[in-house]
Amino acid sequence: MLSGKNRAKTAELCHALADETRLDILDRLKEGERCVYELTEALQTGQSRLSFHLKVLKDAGLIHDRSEGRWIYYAINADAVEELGDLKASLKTVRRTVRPSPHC
Amino acid sequence: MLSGKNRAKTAELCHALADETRLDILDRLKEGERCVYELTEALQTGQSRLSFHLKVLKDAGLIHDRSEGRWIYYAINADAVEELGDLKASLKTVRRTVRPSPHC
DNA sequence: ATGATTGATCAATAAATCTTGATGAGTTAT
DNA sequence: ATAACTCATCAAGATTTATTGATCAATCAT
Repeated sequence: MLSGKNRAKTAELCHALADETRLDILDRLKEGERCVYELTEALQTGQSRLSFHLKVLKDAGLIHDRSEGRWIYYAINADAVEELGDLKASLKTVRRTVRPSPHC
Repeated sequence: MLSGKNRAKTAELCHALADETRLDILDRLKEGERCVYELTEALQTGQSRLSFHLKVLKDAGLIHDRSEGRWIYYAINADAVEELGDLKASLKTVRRTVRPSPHC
């Protein structure tokens, strides 16, 4: 999870989560899908600013959207959330080390 | 986890994980504690660059250090890794919504 | 004591990210 | 057809982060 080509993907996922506005958005989306307009009301912020952050979350795979008429509804992607579990698991994996103690 | 004063802490944690170099460092530390010199060798990069990233990881609480003679050994903080689990759990918590479907 | 080694920190620059306001495309109402 | 509304995208500027090289303190070896 941490190594190879997955490392870039992991970094992108974490980067998307590394912003208070985006965590705020996710917090709202936990209650169900929301359109951008609702989010601007809830977060009391500008539309283009929200669009920017929604794109970051979407690119990272954390959310997906569904358009209906003139609205676009965003919702959390459960699969991406699972990846956080993988990351945690990966960080907890303590390998048997060939060399028990370092020798600097 | 996502809300209130914890949100800043969560963002800091994720920001620390949002960089390939830092994920690389953690990957090495999974094998056990390492001093900065060993890491410069392993990652083939400059000392000040590593010190910078180690500080980011340490400030986020992901690693801790222990100095011994002229060496400083860094190691992963298991507790911080657990917080990733909390974040995942928090994102998975789907609240019972008062309003079943949004009305934009 | 002198010199070499480890590693933090600082200053300067480079690069990435975020914010804001403007514009435009698509949708709905009149 | 015109006007209002939702939302993405773009450009410009501001703010953060990251990189590099230099310096300094502490430790160890001779």
